[in-house]
This record gives sequence, structure tokens and C-alpha cells, in this order.
Amino acid sequence: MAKQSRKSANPLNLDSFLCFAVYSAGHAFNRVYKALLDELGLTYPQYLLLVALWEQDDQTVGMLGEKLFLESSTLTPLIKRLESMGLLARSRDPLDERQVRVRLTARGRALREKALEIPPCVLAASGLKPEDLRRLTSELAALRSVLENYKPDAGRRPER
Amino acid sequence: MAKQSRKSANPLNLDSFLCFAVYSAGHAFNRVYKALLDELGLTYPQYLLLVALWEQDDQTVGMLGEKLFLESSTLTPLIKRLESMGLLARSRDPLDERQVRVRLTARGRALREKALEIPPCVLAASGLKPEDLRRLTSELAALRSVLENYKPDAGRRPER
DNA sequence: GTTCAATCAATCGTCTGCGATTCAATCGCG
DNA sequence: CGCGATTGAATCGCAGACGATTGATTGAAC
Repeated sequence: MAKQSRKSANPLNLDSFLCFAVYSAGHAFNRVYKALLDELGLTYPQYLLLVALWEQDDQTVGMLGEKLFLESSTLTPLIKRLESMGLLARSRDPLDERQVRVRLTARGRALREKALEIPPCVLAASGLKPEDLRRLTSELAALRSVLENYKPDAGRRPER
Repeated sequence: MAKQSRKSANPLNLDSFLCFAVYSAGHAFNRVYKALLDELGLTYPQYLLLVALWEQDDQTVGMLGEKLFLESSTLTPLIKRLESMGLLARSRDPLDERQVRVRLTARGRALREKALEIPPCVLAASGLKPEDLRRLTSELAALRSVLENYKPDAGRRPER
């Protein structure tokens, strides 16, 4: 009949929103991980924080925030929970007492072995070919980068 | 030096995780929307729920849950907040009193006009060509679908 | 028709996630 | 040196998000 279907003609169609696709795919990942992480006693964000620490131990809260794109108001409670589980330790940096350094404990490091089993499971769950997975990952990283730098009124007013 | 860089050799590298790319891109979208939605007095999930209602009014909580991939435990408070803002109304279905029907109020319908300005802003923020946006959206929807249907031990035990 | 199972929404507890604020430590500039 | 500005983490309040459970309604089987 018409050139456009009834659905795509609606400018507010949920399924055509990239943001909703990202949003709902994120929840779907969360659910897949939850099942796998239950055995380790971790939540999904806790797991991601540990991955960051397994990559590089002894980071400040600020460094972790930059890598995970989270605020200190999110990280502090997250880190405290992992500390109370005995997986990491917090201590003020003696050279700059404003900063808090986060270090893995022996138990935290040991948990990495079990965590190694998870990525293959998720890969299987995604059903993607390795090349598609890499492409999607980098496209989303690029998108995130563009969105992070977006200023609603850029160009209308001077830099400062 | 080695065939693989130090980074990609690590099987637990955060930046190589598709899940993390989705997770962090989702947060980035959330932040972009927050700025745009502040003027409407809406949060990002509230906006998505309204989009679903603008597409089709008079839906049950369960229907909305299926479209948004959310549980009733998430939806009920969300809907109640929008109700207290006067944007929608809840009422038990007289034919089946277990179900609650959610309907837009005049104010809720009117808000759609202002909301129409948002997608172009987000499109601009994403910096994507329309065809890339469509491709990414459908790839993520497909991924979500696969993840939703994933059962950790599928094949090991019979269907029921 | 009664009873037992299934369905649907709501509730509760817990864990994110963020903006705004606070507090201490450090930096920088005169 | 000294003081105001900046930085870094923590705190608070609020809004998701989900699993587990509850309560009410409906459906089904006998």
C-alpha cells in the first residue's frame, strides 16, 4: 500500500530505537551472566570490576571509574561489598591521601581461575562468529565514545 | 614481539568483552537522554515506557513487560510514578480482574509532541549514518533474542 | 460445584547507577 | 608560607532492575 509500513512510519517506534536495542541487549547479557556468576557469588558489575583488577591490580577508585565509566558514588559501595567478601582491600595512598588504592587479595586473585570459564559460555550464548563479535564490540565502543563526547549545544557557545 | 599483543592475549580483557561494550554504551545513551529528558521531567525508562504506550495505548502490565523486557517488579513502581505525574491511569480489567490496564491521559498523549524532538537529537549524538544505525539496531535485537533464549544446559537434559 | 493449579500484578529486599553535596587532602598562586 | 581553588572519594536521596514471594483472580479437572 504505502511506501512505508505502518510501523516504520511512526517516528517513535520502540524497535527502531538503537538506544532501546542497546538497553534491552544489556539486560539480556545481565541475565545470562547472572546464572553463570551465581556460582562465584558475584553480581555482573562486581565481576566487571574484578576483570578490571585482574587486568591491572592496585588501581585507584578514579582509575577504575575511567575504565568502567562509573562514578565514585557507584564504585565506592561496589568496592566495599567486594572488600567485605574478602576479595580485595582498600587503602589510602600514602603519597596522596585523597586517593584510595584497590588491591586484590589472594582470594580475589584465585577467583580469576574460575572466572576464566565464563567468557566461552557467553560466547556460546551469543551465537556469534568471532569476527562478528569483534566488529560489534568495536562499533559499540566507538558509539560509546561519540556519545560520551556529545554536548547538546556544541558550536552554539564558545568552549568556556 | 609476540604474535598477539599483550592485551589481546589476556582472555579477561575488558575492552574485548561484547557485554561490556553493550553495558557501557547503554550507560552512555542513558546520559545523553537524561539531558534531553530533563526538560520533559522524565527518566530514560519512563520515556521508553511512554514510547510503548504512544505506539499502542491501553496495554496490560504484562504486555508492556514483554515489549520492554522488564518484570512486573520493575514496571509496577515505574507505572505508578508516571500515574502520580498524571501521564497515565491504571485500572483493573473488568473482564479479568487479575490484569491491570495502563492508559495514557490527555497530558500523557500531549507529551508525545515534545518527545518527537528527541530522536533527531540522539541520532545527531550517535554520529551514525542511517543505514549503520539500522544495521546495528537489528544486530543487537537479534543478539538480545539469542541471549533471551539461551539455557546454560540446553542439550544436556530433555525439554521438560 | 469444589478444589487445586496457573496466572497476573504487587510487594519486599538487595544491588546497581547517578547527581548533588560534603569532607579531607593537595595544589597553586601571590 | 598561607589561603583559596581544585581534586578524589565518600555520602545521601532517588530511580531502576530483578528474584522470590504473596495475594487475588481465573481456569481446569474431576
